[in-house]
Amino acid sequence: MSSAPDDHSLDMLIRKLESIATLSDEERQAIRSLPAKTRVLQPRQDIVRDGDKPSQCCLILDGWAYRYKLIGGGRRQIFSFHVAGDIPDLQSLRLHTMDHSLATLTQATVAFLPHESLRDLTTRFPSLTAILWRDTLIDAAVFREWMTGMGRRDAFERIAHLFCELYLKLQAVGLAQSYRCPLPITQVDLGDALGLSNVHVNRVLQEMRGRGLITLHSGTLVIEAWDELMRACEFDPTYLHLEKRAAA
Amino acid sequence: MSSAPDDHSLDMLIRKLESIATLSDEERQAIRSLPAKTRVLQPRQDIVRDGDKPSQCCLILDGWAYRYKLIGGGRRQIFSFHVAGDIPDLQSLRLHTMDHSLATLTQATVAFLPHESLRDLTTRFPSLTAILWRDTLIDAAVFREWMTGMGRRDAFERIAHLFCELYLKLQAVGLAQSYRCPLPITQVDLGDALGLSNVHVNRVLQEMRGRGLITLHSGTLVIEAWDELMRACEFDPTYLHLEKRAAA
DNA sequence: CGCAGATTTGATATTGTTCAATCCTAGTGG
DNA sequence: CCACTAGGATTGAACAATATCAAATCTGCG
Repeated sequence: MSSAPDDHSLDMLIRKLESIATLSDEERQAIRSLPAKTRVLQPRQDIVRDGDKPSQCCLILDGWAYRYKLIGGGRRQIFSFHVAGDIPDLQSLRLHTMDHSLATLTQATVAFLPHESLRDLTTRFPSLTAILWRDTLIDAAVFREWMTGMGRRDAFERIAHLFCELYLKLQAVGLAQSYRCPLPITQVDLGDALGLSNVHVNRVLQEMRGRGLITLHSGTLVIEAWDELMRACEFDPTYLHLEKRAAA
Repeated sequence: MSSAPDDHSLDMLIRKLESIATLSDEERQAIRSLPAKTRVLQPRQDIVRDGDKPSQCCLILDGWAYRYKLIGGGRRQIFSFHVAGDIPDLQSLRLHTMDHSLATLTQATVAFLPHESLRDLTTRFPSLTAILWRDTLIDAAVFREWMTGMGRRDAFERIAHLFCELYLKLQAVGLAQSYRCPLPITQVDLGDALGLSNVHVNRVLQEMRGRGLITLHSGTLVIEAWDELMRACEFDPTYLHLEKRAAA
């Protein structure tokens, strides 16, 4: 359950941070020395809940997680999807009350990082503070892009845009290549993420398949026509602020 | 154009930060000593544009600003509205390329804070880094709430929710009281912020007036029935993370 | 084989959009 | 003091995108 000093679970975090910034050896070492309690969680299990006041952050080591909020009438809004290397609740380091929930999507391995250790890390390495801050700012940039989708893009564009985004995010940390990536997200989830009904998501996916843009089954997405898909939703990856810009 | 050492334009920033955190005398003093070039801008004037790489941040001293992004087909998404004390483009300190634009809504007085000075400030005062980080995290929390609105709330709830939010934000920095606040936002702007057409915004506003919930004219919003308005949109101010929680 | 969860389909209902006027109001110049 | 103007607000009618509901159908798995 506790990480041995020589396992490399924190390398996922390093890889992620290196996709959005540059790390020095010293910084890498400092991250590796973070204490982390590792745990395997079942699918669809809450990690932190709306209203909680957590004293640790959750680093995803394997599998997928998502953030969401429930409102009246059984409605749900999903804010983000997360994969290995992400710390989806990093904001809890500075916002003490959760205003939404975090849960696993698939079975997942996660590491818990005590706030205390993270605060200590930021005290000793202001340059790491800057990088973690940057990470949360990119998080916000992605929110803005989703807002643009829900406010001003139609269903087709929204879904296409999300696919482009997820592919690049996965590719940036080595979890995707050749326009193929895991996508263990149900159509209901997609709807709740994009402000659509599952029925409509289904119909749009069929259209995307019919136009030869994507293949999607058994949890694998293949983007068959990247350029056309990108053009169809006016995708511009600037907002991901990736250090090593991925293929366009 | 340059601020004299004894004018108090930076007090707006102090007041804002004190609405979300606690400042020490030393920190207040450090903020006051920031160099700031003050300028008066006309309404509807861009301050920073999508794609820019700014070397300064913009502090609003008076008037309103908003952040937005233009996409194809003349569509526009507004992400936020800002008032005195806000630094709407604080994220540019860590994200070097703007992925959206910032503009004045009304005539506005703004102060430009060089990135260099802000970085220097954060180096000397890690506790201020924490507070500025927190501010950007609250920004993101508001985005999440707007996402929830656009994804899962109907037009009435969205508008009501925005009114509750703006009132509390203004009240927190002393710009509103007695359920009355300035609201120099056109119906077109409201639509572009909430993912609605101006026509529909207009109709919903009429309904809100008809139900005796609000009064809105000549740029002034009066919330006539706070409790009912809040209930109608399930407003919960937690996400604003205000230090001194406002009246509920 | 037989669920349980996920996807797909069809029919119908709604919410909100679009387009095109018209009205209103504060500010302007005479 | 008033006609004039421009931006904003309001209205009506037709339309479109998407939701809802309910019933199959499919798929991986024990």
